[in-house]
Amino acid sequence: MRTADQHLIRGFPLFRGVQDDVFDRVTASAQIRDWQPGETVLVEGEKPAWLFVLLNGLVEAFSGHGGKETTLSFVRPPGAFIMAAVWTDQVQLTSIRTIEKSRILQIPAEDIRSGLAQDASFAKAAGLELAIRYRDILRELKNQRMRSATERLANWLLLEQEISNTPSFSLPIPKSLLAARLGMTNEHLSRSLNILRDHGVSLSGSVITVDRKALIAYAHPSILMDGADI
Amino acid sequence: MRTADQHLIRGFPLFRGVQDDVFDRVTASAQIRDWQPGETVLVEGEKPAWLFVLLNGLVEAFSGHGGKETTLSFVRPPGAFIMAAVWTDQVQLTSIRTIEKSRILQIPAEDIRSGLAQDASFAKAAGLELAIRYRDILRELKNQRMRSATERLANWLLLEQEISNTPSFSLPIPKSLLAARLGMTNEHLSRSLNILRDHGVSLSGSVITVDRKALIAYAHPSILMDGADI
DNA sequence: CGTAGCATTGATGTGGGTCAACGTATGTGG
DNA sequence: CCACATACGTTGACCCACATCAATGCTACG
Repeated sequence: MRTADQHLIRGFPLFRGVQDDVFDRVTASAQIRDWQPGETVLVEGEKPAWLFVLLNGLVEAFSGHGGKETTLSFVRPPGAFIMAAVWTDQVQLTSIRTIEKSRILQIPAEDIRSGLAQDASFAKAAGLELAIRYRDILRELKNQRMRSATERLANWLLLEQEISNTPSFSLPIPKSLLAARLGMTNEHLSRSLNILRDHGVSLSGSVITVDRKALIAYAHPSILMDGADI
Repeated sequence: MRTADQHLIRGFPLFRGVQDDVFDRVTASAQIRDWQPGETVLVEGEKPAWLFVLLNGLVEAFSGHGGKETTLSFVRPPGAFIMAAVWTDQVQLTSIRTIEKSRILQIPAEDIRSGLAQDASFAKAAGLELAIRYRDILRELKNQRMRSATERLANWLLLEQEISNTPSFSLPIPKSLLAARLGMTNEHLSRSLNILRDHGVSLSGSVITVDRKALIAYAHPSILMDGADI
Protein backbone atom coordinates (compact mmCIF):
# COMPACT_ATOMS: atom_id res chain seq x y z
CA MET A 1 0.00 0.00 0.00
CA ARG A 2 1.33 3.41 -0.92
CA THR A 3 1.97 5.90 1.84
CA ALA A 4 -0.52 8.29 0.23
CA ASP A 5 -3.16 5.62 0.65
CA GLN A 6 -2.05 4.99 4.19
CA HIS A 7 -2.50 8.66 4.90
CA LEU A 8 -6.00 8.60 3.43
CA ILE A 9 -7.00 5.60 5.48
CA ARG A 10 -5.57 7.05 8.65
CA GLY A 11 -8.27 9.69 8.48
CA PHE A 12 -11.13 7.20 8.21
CA PRO A 13 -13.50 7.00 11.17
CA LEU A 14 -12.44 3.42 11.76
CA PHE A 15 -8.90 4.52 12.58
CA ARG A 16 -9.57 7.79 14.33
CA GLY A 17 -7.63 7.86 17.59
CA VAL A 18 -5.91 4.52 17.05
CA GLN A 19 -2.34 4.21 18.28
CA ASP A 20 0.28 4.47 15.55
CA ASP A 21 1.83 1.07 16.17
CA VAL A 22 -1.54 -0.67 16.15
CA PHE A 23 -2.50 1.16 12.99
CA ASP A 24 0.72 0.07 11.36
CA ARG A 25 0.26 -3.52 12.35
CA VAL A 26 -3.37 -3.65 11.28
CA THR A 27 -2.66 -2.13 7.89
CA ALA A 28 0.66 -3.90 7.29
CA SER A 29 -0.87 -6.64 5.17
CA ALA A 30 -3.80 -4.59 3.96
CA GLN A 31 -4.46 -4.18 0.27
CA ILE A 32 -6.37 -1.79 -1.86
CA ARG A 33 -8.14 -3.04 -4.91
CA ASP A 34 -10.23 -1.41 -7.60
CA TRP A 35 -13.36 -3.16 -8.69
CA GLN A 36 -15.53 -2.80 -11.76
CA PRO A 37 -19.30 -2.45 -11.42
CA GLY A 38 -21.06 -5.76 -10.99
CA GLU A 39 -18.15 -7.73 -9.60
CA THR A 40 -18.78 -10.08 -6.72
CA VAL A 41 -16.54 -9.21 -3.81
CA LEU A 42 -17.50 -12.08 -1.57
CA VAL A 43 -20.01 -14.86 -1.24
CA GLU A 44 -22.12 -15.71 1.77
CA GLY A 45 -21.35 -18.90 3.61
CA GLU A 46 -17.59 -18.47 3.75
CA LYS A 47 -15.48 -17.65 6.75
CA PRO A 48 -14.25 -14.06 6.45
CA ALA A 49 -10.61 -13.79 5.43
CA TRP A 50 -10.69 -10.00 5.30
CA LEU A 51 -12.49 -7.03 6.65
CA PHE A 52 -13.48 -4.69 3.83
CA VAL A 53 -13.65 -0.93 3.95
CA LEU A 54 -15.22 0.93 1.08
CA LEU A 55 -13.01 3.86 0.11
CA ASN A 56 -15.21 4.96 -2.72
CA GLY A 57 -17.93 3.65 -4.94
CA LEU A 58 -21.09 1.78 -4.00
CA VAL A 59 -21.59 -1.76 -2.88
CA GLU A 60 -24.60 -3.98 -2.31
CA ALA A 61 -25.10 -6.62 0.37
CA PHE A 62 -27.47 -9.33 -0.79
CA SER A 63 -28.44 -12.89 -0.16
CA GLY A 64 -30.05 -15.72 -2.02
CA HIS A 65 -32.11 -18.66 -0.84
CA GLY A 66 -34.33 -21.10 -2.66
CA GLY A 67 -34.35 -19.26 -5.95
CA LYS A 68 -35.06 -15.90 -4.34
CA GLU A 69 -32.62 -13.08 -3.91
CA THR A 70 -32.90 -10.08 -1.68
CA THR A 71 -30.97 -6.88 -1.20
CA LEU A 72 -30.15 -6.29 2.42
CA SER A 73 -28.32 -3.01 2.34
CA PHE A 74 -26.15 -0.69 0.37
CA VAL A 75 -22.83 0.47 1.69
CA ARG A 76 -21.34 3.86 0.92
CA PRO A 77 -17.89 5.14 1.91
CA PRO A 78 -16.52 5.22 4.49
CA GLY A 79 -18.52 2.16 5.57
CA ALA A 80 -17.01 -1.20 6.35
CA PHE A 81 -18.63 -4.51 5.60
CA ILE A 82 -18.81 -7.96 7.15
CA MET A 83 -17.55 -6.45 10.39
CA ALA A 84 -19.84 -8.72 12.41
CA ALA A 85 -18.58 -11.85 10.66
CA VAL A 86 -14.99 -10.80 11.26
CA TRP A 87 -15.64 -9.96 14.87
CA THR A 88 -17.34 -13.27 15.63
CA ASP A 89 -15.18 -15.23 13.18
CA GLN A 90 -18.28 -16.88 11.78
CA VAL A 91 -19.39 -17.41 8.21
CA GLN A 92 -20.55 -14.36 6.30
CA LEU A 93 -24.31 -14.06 6.13
CA THR A 94 -24.36 -11.93 3.00
CA SER A 95 -22.76 -11.75 -0.38
CA ILE A 96 -21.33 -8.48 -1.62
CA ARG A 97 -21.20 -7.07 -5.10
CA THR A 98 -20.17 -3.71 -6.47
CA ILE A 99 -22.79 -1.46 -8.01
CA GLU A 100 -20.46 1.26 -9.13
CA LYS A 101 -16.76 1.24 -9.83
CA SER A 102 -15.34 0.96 -6.34
CA ARG A 103 -12.10 1.16 -4.45
CA ILE A 104 -11.99 -1.22 -1.54
CA LEU A 105 -9.49 -1.63 1.26
CA GLN A 106 -9.14 -5.14 2.61
CA ILE A 107 -7.48 -6.01 5.88
CA PRO A 108 -6.77 -9.55 7.05
CA ALA A 109 -9.50 -10.57 9.46
CA GLU A 110 -6.98 -11.92 11.93
CA ASP A 111 -5.17 -8.58 12.05
CA ILE A 112 -8.45 -6.86 12.79
CA ARG A 113 -9.22 -9.23 15.62
CA SER A 114 -5.84 -8.79 17.23
CA GLY A 115 -6.11 -5.02 16.75
CA LEU A 116 -9.39 -5.09 18.65
CA ALA A 117 -7.70 -6.75 21.58
CA GLN A 118 -4.75 -4.37 21.58
CA ASP A 119 -6.28 -0.94 21.31
CA ALA A 120 -9.44 0.19 23.04
CA SER A 121 -9.79 3.13 20.66
CA PHE A 122 -9.77 0.83 17.70
CA ALA A 123 -12.25 -1.54 19.28
CA LYS A 124 -14.44 1.40 20.16
CA ALA A 125 -14.34 2.75 16.60
CA ALA A 126 -14.97 -0.66 15.08
CA GLY A 127 -17.83 -1.24 17.48
CA LEU A 128 -19.27 2.13 16.55
CA GLU A 129 -19.24 1.12 12.91
CA LEU A 130 -21.00 -2.08 13.88
CA ALA A 131 -23.52 -0.26 16.04
CA ILE A 132 -24.40 2.05 13.17
CA ARG A 133 -24.98 -0.89 10.84
CA TYR A 134 -26.97 -2.65 13.52
CA ARG A 135 -29.27 0.31 13.79
CA ASP A 136 -29.58 0.58 10.02
CA ILE A 137 -30.69 -2.97 9.69
CA LEU A 138 -32.99 -2.80 12.68
CA ARG A 139 -34.71 0.18 11.10
CA GLU A 140 -34.99 -1.83 7.92
CA LEU A 141 -36.68 -4.69 9.73
CA LYS A 142 -39.13 -2.31 11.36
CA ASN A 143 -39.75 -0.69 8.01
CA GLN A 144 -40.43 -4.07 6.48
CA ARG A 145 -42.78 -5.22 9.18
CA MET A 146 -44.81 -2.12 9.83
CA ARG A 147 -45.12 -0.35 6.51
CA SER A 148 -46.46 -1.18 3.10
CA ALA A 149 -44.13 -1.12 0.12
CA THR A 150 -45.62 2.16 -1.04
CA GLU A 151 -45.07 3.73 2.35
CA ARG A 152 -41.47 2.55 2.31
CA LEU A 153 -41.04 4.17 -1.05
CA ALA A 154 -42.65 7.40 0.13
CA ASN A 155 -40.29 7.63 3.07
CA TRP A 156 -37.31 6.83 0.92
CA LEU A 157 -38.26 9.65 -1.41
CA LEU A 158 -38.60 12.06 1.48
CA LEU A 159 -35.16 11.18 2.74
CA GLU A 160 -33.59 11.37 -0.67
CA GLN A 161 -35.21 14.69 -1.35
CA GLU A 162 -33.98 16.01 1.98
CA ILE A 163 -30.43 15.04 1.08
CA SER A 164 -30.60 16.68 -2.33
CA ASN A 165 -32.07 19.74 -0.65
CA THR A 166 -34.11 20.79 -3.68
CA PRO A 167 -37.74 19.99 -4.40
CA SER A 168 -36.69 18.33 -7.63
CA PHE A 169 -34.01 15.69 -7.92
CA SER A 170 -33.12 12.72 -10.02
CA LEU A 171 -32.83 9.18 -8.73
CA PRO A 172 -29.27 8.33 -7.73
CA ILE A 173 -29.77 4.67 -8.66
CA PRO A 174 -31.73 2.88 -11.38
CA LYS A 175 -35.26 1.94 -10.47
CA SER A 176 -34.51 -1.76 -10.49
CA LEU A 177 -32.02 -1.24 -7.71
CA LEU A 178 -34.40 0.95 -5.80
CA ALA A 179 -37.02 -1.77 -5.98
CA ALA A 180 -34.54 -4.28 -4.59
CA ARG A 181 -33.52 -1.86 -1.86
CA LEU A 182 -37.15 -1.48 -0.82
CA GLY A 183 -37.85 -5.19 -1.00
CA MET A 184 -40.36 -5.06 -3.82
CA THR A 185 -40.58 -6.01 -7.48
CA ASN A 186 -39.90 -3.58 -10.32
CA GLU A 187 -43.51 -3.80 -11.39
CA HIS A 188 -44.75 -2.95 -7.96
CA LEU A 189 -42.38 -0.02 -7.69
CA SER A 190 -43.82 1.35 -10.88
CA ARG A 191 -47.34 1.05 -9.55
CA SER A 192 -46.35 2.49 -6.20
CA LEU A 193 -44.92 5.55 -7.88
CA ASN A 194 -48.23 6.00 -9.62
CA ILE A 195 -50.08 5.77 -6.33
CA LEU A 196 -47.83 8.47 -4.91
CA ARG A 197 -48.85 10.83 -7.71
CA ASP A 198 -51.92 11.46 -5.57
CA HIS A 199 -49.74 12.34 -2.61
CA GLY A 200 -47.35 15.01 -3.73
CA VAL A 201 -45.00 13.14 -6.04
CA SER A 202 -44.62 13.95 -9.71
CA LEU A 203 -42.12 12.28 -11.93
CA SER A 204 -40.97 12.27 -15.50
CA GLY A 205 -38.40 9.59 -16.21
CA SER A 206 -35.98 9.57 -13.33
CA VAL A 207 -36.60 13.14 -12.24
CA ILE A 208 -38.74 13.37 -9.15
CA THR A 209 -40.47 16.38 -7.73
CA VAL A 210 -41.80 16.18 -4.22
CA ASP A 211 -44.36 18.26 -2.41
CA ARG A 212 -43.03 17.52 1.05
CA LYS A 213 -46.11 18.50 2.99
CA ALA A 214 -48.42 16.25 1.01
CA LEU A 215 -46.02 13.35 0.97
CA ILE A 216 -45.29 13.57 4.68
CA ALA A 217 -48.99 13.33 5.38
CA TYR A 218 -49.04 10.06 3.49
CA ALA A 219 -45.72 8.62 4.59
CA HIS A 220 -45.70 9.27 8.33
CA PRO A 221 -41.92 9.42 8.55
CA SER A 222 -40.28 8.59 11.85
CA ILE A 223 -36.75 9.04 13.05
CA LEU A 224 -37.14 5.64 14.64
CA MET A 225 -37.43 4.00 11.26
CA ASP A 226 -36.00 6.26 8.58
CA GLY A 227 -32.32 6.52 8.96
CA ALA A 228 -29.11 6.88 7.13
CA ASP A 229 -29.63 5.49 3.71
CA ILE A 230 -27.88 4.63 0.48
CA MET B 1 -25.03 -4.28 44.53
CA ARG B 2 -24.12 -7.21 46.76
CA THR B 3 -20.71 -8.79 46.34
CA ALA B 4 -22.39 -12.10 45.51
CA ASP B 5 -24.04 -10.37 42.59
CA GLN B 6 -20.80 -8.76 41.61
CA HIS B 7 -19.22 -12.16 41.53
CA LEU B 8 -21.99 -13.53 39.34
CA ILE B 9 -21.70 -10.67 36.90
CA ARG B 10 -17.95 -10.93 36.73
CA GLY B 11 -18.40 -14.28 35.05
CA PHE B 12 -20.69 -12.94 32.34
CA PRO B 13 -19.31 -12.97 28.80
CA LEU B 14 -19.51 -9.19 28.72
CA PHE B 15 -16.92 -8.92 31.48
CA ARG B 16 -14.69 -11.83 30.63
CA GLY B 17 -11.08 -10.65 30.60
CA VAL B 18 -11.84 -7.12 31.69
CA GLN B 19 -9.35 -5.45 34.01
CA ASP B 20 -10.41 -5.35 37.65
CA ASP B 21 -10.29 -1.59 37.98
CA VAL B 22 -12.35 -1.07 34.85
CA PHE B 23 -14.84 -3.68 36.02
CA ASP B 24 -15.13 -1.93 39.36
CA ARG B 25 -15.66 1.44 37.78
CA VAL B 26 -18.20 0.17 35.26
CA THR B 27 -20.23 -1.64 37.88
CA ALA B 28 -19.85 0.97 40.63
CA SER B 29 -23.20 2.60 39.92
CA ALA B 30 -24.84 -0.46 38.46
CA GLN B 31 -28.09 -1.76 39.87
CA ILE B 32 -29.96 -4.99 39.79
CA ARG B 33 -33.69 -4.96 39.66
CA ASP B 34 -36.33 -7.64 39.56
CA TRP B 35 -39.20 -7.24 37.17
CA GLN B 36 -42.62 -8.82 36.98
CA PRO B 37 -43.86 -10.32 33.72
CA GLY B 38 -45.33 -7.72 31.40
CA GLU B 39 -43.51 -4.71 32.77
CA THR B 40 -42.15 -2.17 30.33
CA VAL B 41 -38.44 -1.70 30.89
CA LEU B 42 -37.90 1.07 28.41
CA VAL B 43 -39.62 2.90 25.61
CA GLU B 44 -38.30 3.58 22.13
CA GLY B 45 -37.44 7.14 21.24
CA GLU B 46 -35.53 7.96 24.41
CA LYS B 47 -31.83 8.43 24.82
CA PRO B 48 -30.39 5.45 26.66
CA ALA B 49 -29.56 6.17 30.28
CA TRP B 50 -28.47 2.61 30.99
CA LEU B 51 -27.19 -0.48 29.36
CA PHE B 52 -29.23 -3.50 30.38
CA VAL B 53 -28.00 -7.02 30.89
CA LEU B 54 -30.50 -9.79 31.38
CA LEU B 55 -29.40 -11.98 34.28
CA ASN B 56 -32.38 -14.24 34.09
CA GLY B 57 -35.86 -14.30 32.66
CA LEU B 58 -37.06 -13.42 29.19
CA VAL B 59 -37.48 -10.08 27.56
CA GLU B 60 -39.04 -8.86 24.31
CA ALA B 61 -37.86 -6.07 22.04
CA PHE B 62 -40.75 -4.54 20.13
CA SER B 63 -41.79 -1.41 18.35
CA GLY B 64 -44.96 0.38 17.42
CA HIS B 65 -45.81 2.65 14.54
CA GLY B 66 -49.08 3.87 13.14
CA GLY B 67 -51.27 1.54 15.16
CA LYS B 68 -49.17 -1.51 14.35
CA GLU B 69 -46.83 -3.27 16.71
CA THR B 70 -44.12 -5.74 15.90
CA THR B 71 -41.85 -8.00 17.89
CA LEU B 72 -38.25 -7.59 16.82
CA SER B 73 -36.47 -10.07 19.02
CA PHE B 74 -36.42 -11.92 22.28
CA VAL B 75 -33.48 -11.69 24.59
CA ARG B 76 -32.40 -14.49 26.88
CA PRO B 77 -29.63 -14.41 29.49
CA PRO B 78 -26.84 -13.55 29.32
CA GLY B 79 -27.79 -11.13 26.53
CA ALA B 80 -27.54 -7.38 26.78
CA PHE B 81 -29.96 -4.97 25.21
CA ILE B 82 -29.84 -1.54 23.62
CA MET B 83 -26.07 -1.92 23.30
CA ALA B 84 -26.12 -0.16 19.91
CA ALA B 85 -28.04 2.80 21.28
CA VAL B 86 -25.64 3.10 24.20
CA TRP B 87 -22.60 2.80 21.96
CA THR B 88 -23.78 5.46 19.51
CA ASP B 89 -25.51 7.51 22.22
CA GLN B 90 -28.58 7.78 20.02
CA VAL B 91 -32.23 7.27 20.81
CA GLN B 92 -33.37 3.70 21.39
CA LEU B 93 -35.08 2.18 18.38
CA THR B 94 -37.03 -0.41 20.34
CA SER B 95 -39.10 -0.71 23.46
CA ILE B 96 -38.46 -3.51 25.88
CA ARG B 97 -40.87 -5.45 28.04
CA THR B 98 -40.50 -8.49 30.22
CA ILE B 99 -42.21 -11.71 29.22
CA GLU B 100 -41.26 -13.70 32.26
CA LYS B 101 -40.24 -12.65 35.72
CA SER B 102 -36.77 -11.25 35.09
CA ARG B 103 -33.69 -10.04 36.87
CA ILE B 104 -31.97 -7.26 35.03
CA LEU B 105 -28.66 -5.54 35.62
CA GLN B 106 -28.50 -1.93 34.58
CA ILE B 107 -25.30 0.03 34.14
CA PRO B 108 -25.15 3.78 33.46
CA ALA B 109 -24.65 4.30 29.74
CA GLU B 110 -21.91 6.81 30.36
CA ASP B 111 -19.94 4.33 32.43
CA ILE B 112 -20.20 1.81 29.62
CA ARG B 113 -18.92 4.30 27.09
CA SER B 114 -15.95 5.28 29.19
CA GLY B 115 -15.25 1.63 29.89
CA LEU B 116 -15.13 0.99 26.16
CA ALA B 117 -12.48 3.63 25.77
CA GLN B 118 -10.41 2.36 28.68
CA ASP B 119 -10.20 -1.35 28.19
CA ALA B 120 -9.76 -3.09 24.86
CA SER B 121 -10.98 -6.38 26.33
CA PHE B 122 -14.19 -4.80 27.44
CA ALA B 123 -14.71 -3.11 24.09
CA LYS B 124 -14.00 -6.38 22.36
CA ALA B 125 -16.50 -8.25 24.52
CA ALA B 126 -19.15 -5.58 24.14
CA GLY B 127 -18.57 -5.52 20.39
CA LEU B 128 -18.93 -9.28 20.31
CA GLU B 129 -22.28 -9.01 22.00
CA LEU B 130 -23.27 -6.42 19.43
CA ALA B 131 -21.99 -8.52 16.54
CA ILE B 132 -24.03 -11.49 17.71
CA ARG B 133 -27.17 -9.37 17.86
CA TYR B 134 -26.37 -7.88 14.48
CA ARG B 135 -26.22 -11.31 12.96
CA ASP B 136 -29.43 -12.36 14.70
CA ILE B 137 -31.33 -9.49 13.26
CA LEU B 138 -29.77 -9.84 9.84
CA ARG B 139 -30.91 -13.45 9.78
CA GLU B 140 -34.32 -12.28 10.80
CA LEU B 141 -34.47 -9.81 7.91
CA LYS B 142 -33.42 -12.50 5.45
CA ASN B 143 -35.98 -14.83 6.95
CA GLN B 144 -38.65 -12.21 6.54
CA ARG B 145 -37.77 -11.38 2.97
CA MET B 146 -37.14 -14.79 1.51
CA ARG B 147 -39.52 -17.12 3.28
CA SER B 148 -43.24 -17.42 3.76
CA ALA B 149 -44.67 -17.29 7.24
CA THR B 150 -45.26 -21.02 7.19
CA GLU B 151 -41.67 -21.68 6.21
CA ARG B 152 -40.48 -19.45 9.02
CA LEU B 153 -42.60 -21.45 11.41
CA ALA B 154 -41.30 -24.75 10.04
CA ASN B 155 -37.71 -23.67 10.57
CA TRP B 156 -38.46 -22.37 14.01
CA LEU B 157 -39.95 -25.73 14.94
CA LEU B 158 -36.90 -27.54 13.61
CA LEU B 159 -34.62 -25.38 15.70
CA GLU B 160 -36.72 -25.73 18.79
CA GLN B 161 -36.94 -29.46 18.39
CA GLU B 162 -33.19 -29.66 17.97
CA ILE B 163 -32.69 -27.80 21.23
CA SER B 164 -35.10 -30.02 23.13
CA ASN B 165 -33.38 -33.03 21.59
CA THR B 166 -36.48 -35.20 21.62
CA PRO B 167 -38.95 -35.76 18.77
CA SER B 168 -41.73 -34.48 20.99
CA PHE B 169 -41.61 -31.24 22.90
CA SER B 170 -43.94 -28.59 24.20
CA LEU B 171 -43.84 -24.98 23.13
CA PRO B 172 -41.72 -22.86 25.48
CA ILE B 173 -43.89 -19.81 24.85
CA PRO B 174 -47.60 -19.25 24.27
CA LYS B 175 -48.69 -19.34 20.66
CA SER B 176 -49.56 -15.68 20.62
CA LEU B 177 -45.94 -14.83 21.39
CA LEU B 178 -44.70 -17.26 18.82
CA ALA B 179 -46.87 -15.60 16.19
CA ALA B 180 -45.42 -12.22 17.11
CA ARG B 181 -41.90 -13.62 17.03
CA LEU B 182 -42.50 -14.93 13.52
CA GLY B 183 -44.14 -11.75 12.32
CA MET B 184 -47.60 -13.15 11.72
CA THR B 185 -51.06 -13.03 13.26
CA ASN B 186 -52.38 -15.60 15.70
CA GLU B 187 -54.93 -16.73 13.15
CA HIS B 188 -52.30 -17.28 10.54
CA LEU B 189 -50.11 -19.22 12.93
CA SER B 190 -53.00 -21.54 13.60
CA ARG B 191 -53.51 -22.12 9.88
CA SER B 192 -49.80 -22.53 9.28
CA LEU B 193 -49.63 -25.24 11.91
CA ASN B 194 -52.41 -27.02 10.08
CA ILE B 195 -50.52 -26.77 6.81
CA LEU B 196 -47.48 -28.32 8.46
CA ARG B 197 -49.54 -31.36 9.45
CA ASP B 198 -48.89 -32.51 5.90
CA HIS B 199 -45.16 -32.09 6.39
CA GLY B 200 -44.20 -34.02 9.45
CA VAL B 201 -45.71 -31.98 12.27
CA SER B 202 -48.34 -33.29 14.59
CA LEU B 203 -49.65 -31.39 17.53
CA SER B 204 -52.13 -31.69 20.31
CA GLY B 205 -52.44 -28.56 22.36
CA SER B 206 -48.99 -27.19 22.90
CA VAL B 207 -47.20 -30.50 22.47
CA ILE B 208 -45.46 -30.81 19.13
CA THR B 209 -44.08 -33.91 17.52
CA VAL B 210 -41.78 -33.45 14.58
CA ASP B 211 -40.74 -35.88 11.89
CA ARG B 212 -37.49 -34.13 11.11
CA LYS B 213 -36.92 -35.62 7.71
CA ALA B 214 -40.29 -34.65 6.36
CA LEU B 215 -40.19 -31.19 7.88
CA ILE B 216 -36.70 -30.47 6.64
CA ALA B 217 -37.80 -31.30 3.12
CA TYR B 218 -40.46 -28.62 3.45
CA ALA B 219 -38.53 -26.01 5.41
CA HIS B 220 -35.16 -25.92 3.64
CA PRO B 221 -33.26 -24.81 6.74
CA SER B 222 -30.04 -22.91 6.27
CA ILE B 223 -27.32 -22.00 8.71
CA LEU B 224 -27.25 -18.65 6.94
CA MET B 225 -30.74 -17.86 8.11
CA ASP B 226 -31.64 -19.97 11.10
CA GLY B 227 -29.65 -18.96 14.06
CA ALA B 228 -29.68 -18.63 17.76
CA ASP B 229 -33.24 -18.21 18.82
CA ILE B 230 -35.41 -17.54 21.79
C1' DC C 1 -32.27 1.13 -37.97
C1' DG C 2 -32.73 -3.09 -35.30
C1' DT C 3 -32.09 -5.10 -31.06
C1' DA C 4 -31.10 -5.02 -26.24
C1' DG C 5 -32.10 -3.46 -22.06
C1' DC C 6 -35.25 -1.00 -18.86
C1' DA C 7 -39.93 0.67 -17.45
C1' DT C 8 -44.88 0.51 -17.67
C1' DT C 9 -49.42 -1.73 -17.96
C1' DG C 10 -52.75 -5.39 -17.63
C1' DA C 11 -54.58 -9.86 -16.06
C1' DT C 12 -54.52 -13.06 -12.64
C1' DG C 13 -53.05 -15.66 -8.51
C1' DT C 14 -51.89 -16.05 -3.61
C1' DG C 15 -50.09 -15.15 1.02
C1' DG C 16 -51.62 -13.33 4.73
C1' DG C 17 -54.37 -9.67 7.28
C1' DT C 18 -58.96 -8.50 9.36
C1' DC C 19 -63.24 -9.30 11.53
C1' DA C 20 -66.49 -12.04 13.61
C1' DA C 21 -68.06 -16.32 15.51
C1' DC C 22 -67.26 -20.25 17.86
C1' DG C 23 -64.40 -23.66 20.89
C1' DT C 24 -61.75 -24.88 24.67
C1' DA C 25 -59.42 -24.31 29.02
C1' DT C 26 -58.70 -22.48 33.54
C1' DG C 27 -60.11 -20.35 36.89
C1' DT C 28 -63.67 -17.83 40.81
C1' DG C 29 -67.34 -17.40 43.68
C1' DG C 30 -71.98 -19.13 44.99
C1' DC D 1 -69.85 -29.12 42.19
C1' DC D 2 -71.81 -26.25 39.03
C1' DA D 3 -72.49 -21.61 36.68
C1' DC D 4 -69.98 -18.14 34.86
C1' DA D 5 -66.30 -15.19 33.29
C1' DT D 6 -61.93 -14.44 31.08
C1' DA D 7 -58.34 -15.62 28.26
C1' DC D 8 -56.52 -18.13 24.56
C1' DG D 9 -56.92 -20.74 20.30
C1' DT D 10 -59.40 -22.17 16.02
C1' DT D 11 -62.31 -21.65 11.94
C1' DG D 12 -64.63 -19.36 8.29
C1' DA D 13 -65.61 -15.45 5.12
C1' DC D 14 -63.70 -11.83 3.01
C1' DC D 15 -60.35 -8.48 1.32
C1' DC D 16 -56.08 -6.38 0.01
C1' DA D 17 -51.15 -5.93 -0.88
C1' DC D 18 -48.06 -7.74 -3.57
C1' DA D 19 -45.98 -11.30 -6.71
C1' DT D 20 -46.06 -13.38 -11.18
C1' DC D 21 -46.46 -13.73 -16.04
C1' DA D 22 -47.05 -11.76 -20.34
C1' DA D 23 -47.40 -8.04 -23.48
C1' DT D 24 -46.16 -3.56 -24.84
C1' DG D 25 -43.74 0.78 -24.81
C1' DC D 26 -39.44 3.58 -24.33
C1' DT D 27 -34.75 4.82 -24.77
C1' DA D 28 -30.32 4.17 -26.10
C1' DC D 29 -26.77 2.94 -28.78
C1' DG D 30 -23.89 -0.18 -31.67
